[in-house]
Amino acid sequence: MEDSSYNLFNRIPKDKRERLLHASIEEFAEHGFHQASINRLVNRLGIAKGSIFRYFGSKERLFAFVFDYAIELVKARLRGIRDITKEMPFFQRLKSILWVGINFVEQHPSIYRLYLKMIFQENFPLRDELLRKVHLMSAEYLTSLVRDSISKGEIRNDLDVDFVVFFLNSMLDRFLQAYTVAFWDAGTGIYKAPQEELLRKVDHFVSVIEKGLAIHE
Amino acid sequence: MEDSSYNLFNRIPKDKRERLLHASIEEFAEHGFHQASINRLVNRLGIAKGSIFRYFGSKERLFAFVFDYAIELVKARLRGIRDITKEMPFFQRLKSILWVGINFVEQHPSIYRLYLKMIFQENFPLRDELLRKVHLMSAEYLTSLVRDSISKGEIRNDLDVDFVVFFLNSMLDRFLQAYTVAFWDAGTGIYKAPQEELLRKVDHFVSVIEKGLAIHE
Amino acid sequence: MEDSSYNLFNRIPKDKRERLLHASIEEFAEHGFHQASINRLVNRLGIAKGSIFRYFGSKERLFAFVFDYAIELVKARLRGIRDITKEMPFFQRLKSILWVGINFVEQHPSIYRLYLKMIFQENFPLRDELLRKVHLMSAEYLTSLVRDSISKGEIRNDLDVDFVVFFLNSMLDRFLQAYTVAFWDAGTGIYKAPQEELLRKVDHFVSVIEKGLAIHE
Amino acid sequence: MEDSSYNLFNRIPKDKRERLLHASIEEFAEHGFHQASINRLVNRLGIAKGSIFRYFGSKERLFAFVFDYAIELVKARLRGIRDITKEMPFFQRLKSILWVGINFVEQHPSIYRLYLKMIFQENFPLRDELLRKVHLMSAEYLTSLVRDSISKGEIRNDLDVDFVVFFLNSMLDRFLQAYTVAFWDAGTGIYKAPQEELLRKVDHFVSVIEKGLAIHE
DNA sequence: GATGAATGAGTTTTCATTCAT
DNA sequence: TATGAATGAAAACTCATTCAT
Repeated sequence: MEDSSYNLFNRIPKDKRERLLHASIEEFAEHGFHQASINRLVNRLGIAKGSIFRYFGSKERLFAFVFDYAIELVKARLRGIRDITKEMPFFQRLKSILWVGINFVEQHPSIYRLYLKMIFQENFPLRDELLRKVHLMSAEYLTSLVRDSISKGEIRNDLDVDFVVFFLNSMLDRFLQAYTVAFWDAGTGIYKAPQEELLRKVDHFVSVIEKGLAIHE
Repeated sequence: MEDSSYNLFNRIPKDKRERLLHASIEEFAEHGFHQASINRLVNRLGIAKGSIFRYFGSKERLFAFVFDYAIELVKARLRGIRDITKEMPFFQRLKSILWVGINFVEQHPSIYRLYLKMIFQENFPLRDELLRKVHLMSAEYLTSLVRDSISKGEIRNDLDVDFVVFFLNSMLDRFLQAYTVAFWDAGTGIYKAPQEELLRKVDHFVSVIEKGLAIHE
Repeated sequence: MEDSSYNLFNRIPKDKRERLLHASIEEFAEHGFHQASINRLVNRLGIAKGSIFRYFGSKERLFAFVFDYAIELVKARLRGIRDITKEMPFFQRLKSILWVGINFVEQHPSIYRLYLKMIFQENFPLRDELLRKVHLMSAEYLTSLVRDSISKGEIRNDLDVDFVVFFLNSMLDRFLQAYTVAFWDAGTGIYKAPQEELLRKVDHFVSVIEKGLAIHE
Repeated sequence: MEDSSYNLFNRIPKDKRERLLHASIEEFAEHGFHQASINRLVNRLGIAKGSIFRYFGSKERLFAFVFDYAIELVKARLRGIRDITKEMPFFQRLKSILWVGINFVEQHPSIYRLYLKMIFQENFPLRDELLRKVHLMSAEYLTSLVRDSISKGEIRNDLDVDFVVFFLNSMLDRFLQAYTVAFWDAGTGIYKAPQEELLRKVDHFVSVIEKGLAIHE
């Protein structure tokens, strides 16, 4: 079943495929799973409703597919920055990764909103499974980085790897959340961080982490 | 209109009122606004569907009422801890408040889930208005604390009050989010922080804030 | 059952009774039977919903009662004009009655609207019964007039009484309908007859009837 | 929007379309706008509730569509008789039109009941707009007839066209109302005019109008 | 392989009527 | 006797899913 639909969808013209994927991400990011409407989606796209169900079988499986696609985008970006920054000192590397994260969120805001929706919207079918995928990806990525760094002697070796990964992961996640959600001005509303301020925040943020984790002579 | 429904609901027996409020909080916390079902709610409660609409007039007004009630609970708790900790040094006071926050979330998990839903669930009727209320409450509360502390000479006076409030607010909010959401074990799922570890985390967390904000000799 | 509710309602203070009757007429005239709302009615009046049902037992019986009351009002007025015009020639008498009809509609517009609703709104419970009452009243009234007139030798005696009554009834009814409904200006909307024009129309109208019915030398 | 639903509905099989239209006319004629029930309608028809809303979007739009359809039927019939009677003297022509009207009401009684409901049922959404359409149609139709007749020298030229149109319109309308509503036998109920009596009434009716409007040598 | 009309269980909301106080 | 809170059937409307073409 899963195979056949994969095949089906993958056989349609590339541009149609991509339009469908991005429109779906938009729809789910804007409305969450339940409130997203297949009607609205196909109207936007100008394709037949039946086609969606031929490709994916159900709304749920469309969502899973779309989510996997989004994860793939993130992974590719992270792999890219990992390879480019291979030779940097760890905490500078971390800073680069944070920048890339911010950058990605700016380029694909709906993907990040989709992720946040997932986290806080309980009771939709594949929630646990999809979250597990995200966590796994994130853990694998950070674990490889941290192992690398410990072997180079940059990180205190009295901390176990899982803890450091957990700590970094929380910090990065929180920072992005703060960046997208919590920039508010007391009482009056939403607050948009200007570029230079953001730069300062990233520096400060990473320096705090460095103080906590790095080996000090 | 709002008054009359307020009165109507407030006149029914206290235990029924509370059952209704808590079941409503549960329903909204679990499903968000749109996906929450009045059918399900009244079935759970064993009361007539019409009653809900007699009390509140609409799903939207029920939601607003429930949300205001939740804010009142939080406010009362915060007022309590503020008065009790009046004489403490500021950063110890902050620690107490954080403990109270964690405590509250543990006692009323659905209220916190409701708040997170609100933040990340776009496109529902009263979102902006309700968020503004939360922000206002939080800002007023922290501002009074910070003013107090500055006048006692505990906080660097080269920072303006609004910035400090914003910073603290973000930190506290993120900490609670991390506490409720991000305690995960790589790969396997959700992870519940044991009490002593949590204690350590709170201490560490506040000490970092202290390093950043306090006056050093 | 019917007796007991009559008694109940008739025992309450007169002014309350009349306020209730008039508000009910208004409500039914404006919305028809089904669309009329007991909720709205009691809100207007500031009395308890239960009272309505204690007095009348059901919406249907309230409607019947209200309608009977309206008929009583009409009857009283018609009796009055009949007695006053006893000595007039028949067609002048007719003219007076028409004027009284117009006058009544102007004073109690909602009663006439109630009557029109009744006629054209099928499928409500007591329609046939209530219409029969109206027709009976109207027939009795006109029959006595026509008999009187025939015996005075004013009306052609080659016509049977029932036909003359039917003819007069239709004409009067239609004239009032035309007066309330059909005064429209081709294409643009509703048209309000000025007093003097109306006077002319009444004269003309009755003269046509006279030409048709009266004995010509 | 209106177009798309129009198209949608017009694309379904003709017999289904007509069953749906006639059942809808019945439903609205019997119950008026508010009291008409889509549930009852689809049960009668044996089609899905959702289909109605796919075709028309809302009860209101269904009503408007049905009403427009009814007007179209009337218009076609009136156009037909106008062309056929082109050469007749005006008052004979009028008589033909009246006959056609009576005929139409007999063939489509629910359409006429629908029209009467519209006139006397206040407070429903499209009332004014739809009534305007009817008035406009009727005025245009009669105006062209009257102009034609004046130019042939059949009607007194001391009356302005709008007045004659108004007069004729009222008369025809009232006659049909009398035909459908007022044929009642004192006390016993509804009364169906036998064909020959009706014939006499039409003749008489038109002769009265003729006396009033025609040029007498 | 693609389409989109048809479906019906689901939603929120209204309101005449009942009945304990 | 008067009250008004509680009820639940019925309303209009939505939308994921199916299936004949």
